[in-house]
Amino acid sequence: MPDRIPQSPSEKTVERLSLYRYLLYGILAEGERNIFSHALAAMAAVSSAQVRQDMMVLGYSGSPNQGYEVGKLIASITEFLDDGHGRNIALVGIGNLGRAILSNFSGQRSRLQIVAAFDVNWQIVNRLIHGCWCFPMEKLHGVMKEQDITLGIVTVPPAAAQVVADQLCEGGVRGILNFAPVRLRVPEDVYVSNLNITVALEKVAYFAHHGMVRVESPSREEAKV
Amino acid sequence: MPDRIPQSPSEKTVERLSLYRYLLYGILAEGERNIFSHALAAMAAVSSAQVRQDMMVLGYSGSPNQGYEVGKLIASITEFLDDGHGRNIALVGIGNLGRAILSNFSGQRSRLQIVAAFDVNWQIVNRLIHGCWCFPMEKLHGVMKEQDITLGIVTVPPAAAQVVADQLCEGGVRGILNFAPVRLRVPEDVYVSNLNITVALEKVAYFAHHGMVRVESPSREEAKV
DNA sequence: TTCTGTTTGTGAAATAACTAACAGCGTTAA
DNA sequence: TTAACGCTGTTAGTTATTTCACAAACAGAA
Ligand SMILES: NC(=O)c1ccc[n+]([C@@H]2O[C@H](COP(=O)([O-])OP(=O)(O)OC[C@H]3O[C@@H](n4cnc5c(N)ncnc54)[C@H](O)[C@@H]3O)[C@@H](O)[C@H]2O)c1
Ligand SMILES: NC(=O)c1ccc[n+]([C@@H]2O[C@H](COP(=O)([O-])OP(=O)(O)OC[C@H]3O[C@@H](n4cnc5c(N)ncnc54)[C@H](O)[C@@H]3O)[C@@H](O)[C@H]2O)c1
Repeated sequence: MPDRIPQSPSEKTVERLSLYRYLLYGILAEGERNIFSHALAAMAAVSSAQVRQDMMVLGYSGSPNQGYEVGKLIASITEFLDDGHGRNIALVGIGNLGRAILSNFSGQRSRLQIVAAFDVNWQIVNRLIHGCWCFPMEKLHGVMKEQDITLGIVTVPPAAAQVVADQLCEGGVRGILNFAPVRLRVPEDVYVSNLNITVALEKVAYFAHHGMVRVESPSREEAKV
Repeated sequence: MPDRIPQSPSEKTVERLSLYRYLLYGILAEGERNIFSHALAAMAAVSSAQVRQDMMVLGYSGSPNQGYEVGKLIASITEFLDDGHGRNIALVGIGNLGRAILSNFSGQRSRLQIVAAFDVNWQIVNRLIHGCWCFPMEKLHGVMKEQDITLGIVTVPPAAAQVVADQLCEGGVRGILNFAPVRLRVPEDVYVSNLNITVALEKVAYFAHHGMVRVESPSREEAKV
């Protein structure tokens, strides 16, 4: 029996699904009940074929005539992305960037919530910042266990990033979002994603001034939006 | 005559070159004069073949015996990425994230420099933040001309992002780094790159808890580092 | 000198990601 | 009732990106 291969989705697919969900909440807020692949595609700046292809990993099917039911689609993406589970996050490094991130993810009622922040600087800790309690690093392990923290965000200077990553891993973290321009060495089963703002800026600078091989055909369907 | 096709490099290649350069500065600071592709590869978390392939877009060749000369390589990447030009940047939206970015790129002596920041909030503007002067939005066009600003960073709330992008484009910007979770509509010749922190975090959450098709072979060369 | 080790540069092979194309199917309009 | 339409699911095809593999190059040892 040729069993269905599990076919775990690519990183890009997961990124797009996350984006679709965000966009769909906007649609829903505007009172729309249904949406077609090409409309969602236009908002996400991808092709409609891409949207439909991405949907294949979800169990949910749209109707050829009504398109996708926005509410159902959000539910499907949510079930796919986080199984209905919420995840608790620790942020380490309450500097400029750390604080900015706290301001966005701390108060949120979302599935992904920063429940504790940590820093070595004693002048910063033991108080609430953007609604998130800040602990000294000594408390990291204990708080992670107490709060069932499984994800970490690293916003410390590059020199401290590896040490912090080690501590997070020891605390049982399963994934890390790293803003320090350093390649973190972690156990095999810990997932790391790096977000390098400097690199992003240099990329913009390059293509802004050297031009790009532009998408030759605006591909009718995107153009008409 | 089979002329050399221009073959503009992919976005990924540019990103990696930027990263290589960053890493190479670190190498240089440690006093190393030369480096092999596999060592650089390990630091950048890519394969050595990838490194060598990326180097092909530069004019510079390493020596089979000594590897790459760090100083020369930095110079080559710099010439390739920015032609020796510095670029002046405007940041719009001096909120939590905007301030964090100012703290990193404002004081810097780098080729990429944030020379002015803008906001609609009158309580914020007309003062120095992290060494960068903050102007009211009304001054945007004038300051952009005066300071020869060609790049913009957008850190305003999603609802304001398109308006801000329009203003930047009218001011003559060539590229935009956008942190708002919105697809910006800009003229054909303006390059836009989006950095969506929420999406990045959700990707980490997904792969942390659902696992990934791990790179099956650590490919000897990476493993031995 | 000659042999040995290793590394680079590079085209070819292999993967991965995206796009095109179309069968199938409700819905609507006669 | 039937035909026409527009959209989805899906597979096949295309393009982009990465890895492989190996000739050529060079330093050092003998
Ligand atoms: N702010 C940006 O725009 C930006 C851009 C690119 C990269 N980054 C990177 O993001 C990271 C944070 O940037 P930032 O601007 O917030 O820096 P920052 O200096 O403002 O903050 C760093 C914080 O980390 C804390 N810290 C230092 N060592 C620590 C340790 N061992 N354990 C716990 N906490 C520790 C410090 O006390 C400080 O509060 C850096 O790695 C930086 O390179 C930031
Ligand atoms: N901080 C984060 O971690 C984070 C994460 C994900 C996304 N983002 C996005 O980044 C952007 C900025 O986030 P933030 O946390 O800094 O928000 P913020 O509310 O702290 O700052 C927004 C700033 O933009 C200014 N502003 C509003 N409208 C403007 C206009 N028309 N022209 C000029 N300035 C204007 C406001 O006065 C304010 O100073 C938002 O789009 C947010 O969705 C931030």
